[in-house]
Amino acid sequence: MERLSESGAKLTRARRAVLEVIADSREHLSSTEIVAGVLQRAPSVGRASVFRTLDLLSRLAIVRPTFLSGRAPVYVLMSEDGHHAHIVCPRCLSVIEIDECHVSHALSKIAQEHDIHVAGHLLEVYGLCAPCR
Amino acid sequence: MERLSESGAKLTRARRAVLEVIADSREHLSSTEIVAGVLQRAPSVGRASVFRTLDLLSRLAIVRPTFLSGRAPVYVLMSEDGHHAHIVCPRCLSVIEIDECHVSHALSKIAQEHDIHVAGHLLEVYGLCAPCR
DNA sequence: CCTCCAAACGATACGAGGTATCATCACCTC
DNA sequence: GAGGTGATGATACCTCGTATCGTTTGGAGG
Repeated sequence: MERLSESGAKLTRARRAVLEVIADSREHLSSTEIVAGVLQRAPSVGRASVFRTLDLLSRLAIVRPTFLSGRAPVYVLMSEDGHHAHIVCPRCLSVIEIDECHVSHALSKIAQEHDIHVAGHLLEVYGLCAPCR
Repeated sequence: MERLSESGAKLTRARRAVLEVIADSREHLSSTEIVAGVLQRAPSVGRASVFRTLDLLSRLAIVRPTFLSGRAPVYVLMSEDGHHAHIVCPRCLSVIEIDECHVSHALSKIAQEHDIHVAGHLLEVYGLCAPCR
């Protein structure tokens, strides 16, 4: 929310609703689910604004679309510092969130080698989970 | 190609064509571009087969769809051992491929903590590239 | 090399997800 | 509080991806 206004974007009812829906559910939501959630919370908000907001949030690295299962992408909420990590099991397609992903050292090396100011990252790990083995 | 047949899948003309198009261009291709490329290389291959193949390759972790720019996802060719990493500049949306991503230590930690057999990973780093600063 | 059949195919119609348009509205600065 | 501009809501549209279904074909077993 702060990140949004800091970027110079207006803090409108539609954007507030989208952010609330995403933040409230600590799950990965598809755009369809987000549209439904927003409709429930603020019925007057239009479809298009939800997509526009998702696009804005993606560009601000507050959220990141990724393919986990199904046809449509799913939006992952990045942490305060723009980072996120999870494990995807290719068999059951379940997702395990990772809090501590241990890549900061690797990131600083990459930043140095490629002359980049790292603003965030997404780490996806693929591997069979225990139940699927 | 070997990875495909090893999985038990048949090595058909359609699949060969899709793999060749992806491997030939060392770029990230959208599905539309892949359809076009396949059409050029093997005009008799149908649209649906391209999508079916992309789906198969994704499930085998030979390829991974990700959102880099534009509306449609883009397919990233994973390395032999199922890994891939790149840097995305949020301003100019350019992508820098990373060969050595230094995360193997982090991955083994994650594998241990979450009881997973890691089969691959995707690391996306977000940050302004030198020209954009 | 031939046969067989499940797996994959090509064509096409369909549907969901996302976007362009445009007149109207409401944040936010002053 | 008023003004201007960025954002909105409604809707029509279009693109990407999928389901369907009869036909073909890769490749294992003889």
